[in-house]
Amino acid sequence: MKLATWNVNSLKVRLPQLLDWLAADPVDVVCLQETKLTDERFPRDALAEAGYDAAFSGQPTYNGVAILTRAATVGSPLDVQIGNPRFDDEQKRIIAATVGDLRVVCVYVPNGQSVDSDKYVYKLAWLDAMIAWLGPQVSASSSFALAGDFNIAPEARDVHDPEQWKGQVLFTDAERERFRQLERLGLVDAFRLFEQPEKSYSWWDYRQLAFRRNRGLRIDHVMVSPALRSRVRACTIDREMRKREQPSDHAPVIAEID
DNA sequence: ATGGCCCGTAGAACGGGA
Repeated sequence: MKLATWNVNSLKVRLPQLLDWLAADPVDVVCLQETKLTDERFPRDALAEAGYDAAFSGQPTYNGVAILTRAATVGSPLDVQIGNPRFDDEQKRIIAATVGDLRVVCVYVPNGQSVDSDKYVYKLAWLDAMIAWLGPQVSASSSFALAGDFNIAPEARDVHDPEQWKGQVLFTDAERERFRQLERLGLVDAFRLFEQPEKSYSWWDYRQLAFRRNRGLRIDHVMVSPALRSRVRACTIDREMRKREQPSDHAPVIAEID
């Protein structure tokens, strides 16, 4: 089976691309971020027609997350949980579901804007609460995946210009330390289980021809528990999606799991 | 040195993204 995460930057705009992408090479579990849709406007029918069930949690204008499952292969998302019970948050950034024997947590981590912003303080507190909430789940769960837009580039090689980004939001020591804490829970970055091309990124700014110049960041991740790690056969970034007309600024990350 | 794009909500610019 395949599990993917993709920040679509508006599901309304990206729905045709999503359907086209799923029709061409079906992914069994899809974690979406920045749907930017209220639940009433979620395109549940169009996805059902394409063979996907969905669990979703949205709001107007900002944020919004969803987990899609290919009904014929993995069934429906079960035991759906919205948000982190340990963190009161109006922003819709977390949805979790059980798919087959796999527990999947889909996250849209706050961006943080800049280190001197209140949003950065919120980001770090949000991450601390997420780590505290996930800890017991990782140890108790046999196959567990944390997938989403982490808004953290974990290492220098995940940044096109580490000098330029040094101390900048998405690449500060404090954010990267939160990523290390997730690793200490036992989660591993599935992408780094395999040999990868140099300068592999998952996000490129819309401006300055950043994609063409490959000036990007790798901030979208699939992290897996020890039990799941042994079942992961590959992890790739689908750069082709970023080449399309009217692309999201993020490319999907896809893990292949036995 | 600055901002350069895209999206949603508006119904003009602006907040937010990263």
